[in-house]
Amino acid sequence: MTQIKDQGILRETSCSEELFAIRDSLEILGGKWKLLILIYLKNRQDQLVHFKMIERGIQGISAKMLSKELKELEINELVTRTIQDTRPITVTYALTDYGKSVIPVIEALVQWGFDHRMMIKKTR
Amino acid sequence: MTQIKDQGILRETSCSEELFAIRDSLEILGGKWKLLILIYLKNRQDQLVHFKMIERGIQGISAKMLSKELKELEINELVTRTIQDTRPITVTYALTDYGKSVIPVIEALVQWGFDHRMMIKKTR
DNA sequence: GTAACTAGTTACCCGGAAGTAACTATGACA
DNA sequence: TGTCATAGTTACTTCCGGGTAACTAGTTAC
Repeated sequence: MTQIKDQGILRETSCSEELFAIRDSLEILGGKWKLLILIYLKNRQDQLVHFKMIERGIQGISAKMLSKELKELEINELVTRTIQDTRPITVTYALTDYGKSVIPVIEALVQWGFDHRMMIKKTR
Repeated sequence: MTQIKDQGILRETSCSEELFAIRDSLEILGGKWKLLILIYLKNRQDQLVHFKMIERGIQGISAKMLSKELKELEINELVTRTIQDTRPITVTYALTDYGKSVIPVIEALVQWGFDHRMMIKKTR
């Protein structure tokens, strides 16, 4: 089984615990766009990120999907939505501290996806 | 951006590289069952794992889906399928070395899913 | 001969995820 | 007054991931 940190203490998970944990992760991070949005926000933590910026930055996403996914990320407290008192009014999105906890997951997936591409290049 | 290992050397990814990498990962590891199957195999690397064992071990999965997902995992060289010369003939599945490279991804997702559950427990 | 085991395959169906396009509301600018 | 921008919403539609159930095929045990 996998070693996890449980309140700072290393312990082994049980098999069903792992299956539940993965199911939880997939429920919240799954789907076509959520991880892409989180990456986008992660890479611009120094900027004010507007709705339209994300829409333009993630190729293929529609306003409808972006709106829906951002709402769900906000509900799960991974992202904050802030209305800026500008003219015209703008809205900015940012990772919460909790949202930043997803970064190791993203990094693992990015590394694996990158390795996979290298592997395919070599063997074909 | 994320630091990745590129042929053993640390370097920074570009933003679009990250998006491509994640898309690759999700294409191969995405869906409802693939990661669960990989976990199942990871936790039984010392045993001969038969089709029916997985079917029984992962609650909710149907023979059709299991068959389909295993085929795709085999095509992507994450899993091997071995026909055993027994009576009746049995088939065993195992992680390839390449399949084992997914373990860090699984561990990251398990840890996050576990943390998420703890977080919800605390705040509600 | 028939029931039960292995390891699947096939046909059919459904719901929800996602796409498209049009629309709203507010304000700025010219 | 009309056009463009931001930040979405709504209605309609399509697609396919996944579920169910029945079926194949080889072997063994009763």
